[in-house]
Amino acid sequence: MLAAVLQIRDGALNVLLWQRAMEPALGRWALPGGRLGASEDVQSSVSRQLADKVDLREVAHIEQLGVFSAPDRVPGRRMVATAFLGLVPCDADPAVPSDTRWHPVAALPDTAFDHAAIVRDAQDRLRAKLSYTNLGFALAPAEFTISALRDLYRAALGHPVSATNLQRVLARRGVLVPTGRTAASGPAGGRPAALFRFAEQRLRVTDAFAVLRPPSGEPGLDGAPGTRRSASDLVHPVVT
Amino acid sequence: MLAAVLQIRDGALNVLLWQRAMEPALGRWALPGGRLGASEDVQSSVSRQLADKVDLREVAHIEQLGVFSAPDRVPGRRMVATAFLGLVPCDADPAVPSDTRWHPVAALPDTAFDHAAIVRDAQDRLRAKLSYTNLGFALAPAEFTISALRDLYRAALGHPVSATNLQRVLARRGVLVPTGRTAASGPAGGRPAALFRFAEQRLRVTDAFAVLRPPSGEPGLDGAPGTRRSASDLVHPVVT
DNA sequence: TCAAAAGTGTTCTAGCTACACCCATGG
DNA sequence: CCATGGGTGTAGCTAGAACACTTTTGA
Repeated sequence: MLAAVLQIRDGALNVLLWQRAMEPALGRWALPGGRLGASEDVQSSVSRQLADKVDLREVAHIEQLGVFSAPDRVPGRRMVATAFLGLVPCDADPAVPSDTRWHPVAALPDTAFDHAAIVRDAQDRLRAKLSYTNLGFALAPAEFTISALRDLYRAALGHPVSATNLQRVLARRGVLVPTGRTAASGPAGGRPAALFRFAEQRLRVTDAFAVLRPPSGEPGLDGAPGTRRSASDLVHPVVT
Repeated sequence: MLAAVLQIRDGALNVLLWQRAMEPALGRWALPGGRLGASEDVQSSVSRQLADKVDLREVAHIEQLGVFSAPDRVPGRRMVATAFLGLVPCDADPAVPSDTRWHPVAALPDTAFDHAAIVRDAQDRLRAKLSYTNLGFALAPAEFTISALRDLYRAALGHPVSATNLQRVLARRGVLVPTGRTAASGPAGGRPAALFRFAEQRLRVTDAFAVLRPPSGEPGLDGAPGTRRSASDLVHPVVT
């Protein structure tokens, strides 16, 4: 049970790591996690661990990444880990313990075991889902300007994003709603920016898949709701 | 460790189920699976189980679906299962043991535990990936006509598929290659169909994501290979 | 010559990107 | 009045759906 908790800080994507105080891998940085309790499922467990161990309660979204199970991934004893992606809004500043710290994913320190691969998977998942879901809600504050949002997307995606087009794409999909209010101008002047919020705070697949879709207005053979991209999509046949 | 192995049979998507001979859920139909060995990862383990227990070796693709861990999912004792999707080409006719049988996923019998939900997840995953990857290779025989392929897609997707457009979409993406040969005409005549094969027999994401993509020809900020949809994409926050 | 099945050519459209241009504010 | 940042209008592009039409076979 491991969590790659991501947050945008200072314009870059960061991950929360904890410095190991025990062998194996003493002193190296590792993802927070713990063991599954008897009366909880993996998702509740990981949320609980984050609250208990690193005092992190502002996780806006959490989802499974997959099971990492190479027999030798942890030297010494067999450890099978279920990895999660967690996202924290950029305006949250949780007081984490002294042995944990945020690290830019672009410049990870010396990490324990296969945790660097897990972080890479988490980043890939985030990038993919930002494109076809409303997942931005989990990175953004409750209210924000389009350019602030653009900066978050840029940091998460790793490439320039046009505020103009971001606005329109998200608006067309019904993901963003205007609050009617505006932010104050900056010190150098400039038109005050309108404030927006996300319409929902739960993951929704917003971009129905254009490819091989059922004939327009068709019910489908089995009454299924058409071939929209489901909220489940994954798995890297890679690391295991 | 459970596998939802899917195959198209008689124009419908089927799943391999095994009838339980023990309590709990005696007599109900369940997904094949078993326990993880000490020196294998989950993926090798599930492949091994399929070969050992149901003599199934023709699995063309296998991938993780996720971890199912509701504390009460199996009455009696705590069971956490890692579920997999497996695909068998439609021309394989593996000799499965007498207590296992293929069942249409559209009309599942009385299934044990949460296995019906796992089958639903497997079907969703298959439908999604057929659209944006070359995953068809795992359902199709080595060589096939476009209309045979169309029938496979229709069965898997659950809605009508146009052979014309299927051809063009897959050809443009470089997924299909013509073999140069043709199939014989049917008894009622008709033009003989050209035979094709899949260019690759490994999963590849073919449909680079159109949305929020980096500005054309841009390298990206961190040297990452652009925001293509990664081969990892999933997880239903639903069942766990 | 006709029916059946395969394959091609062409039009239409959704959903983006790109970019020029207009708006509101502070100094 | 001008620099600065926000917002809109619009053209163009790409990938795929829809559908009419042509091709190749067997009877």
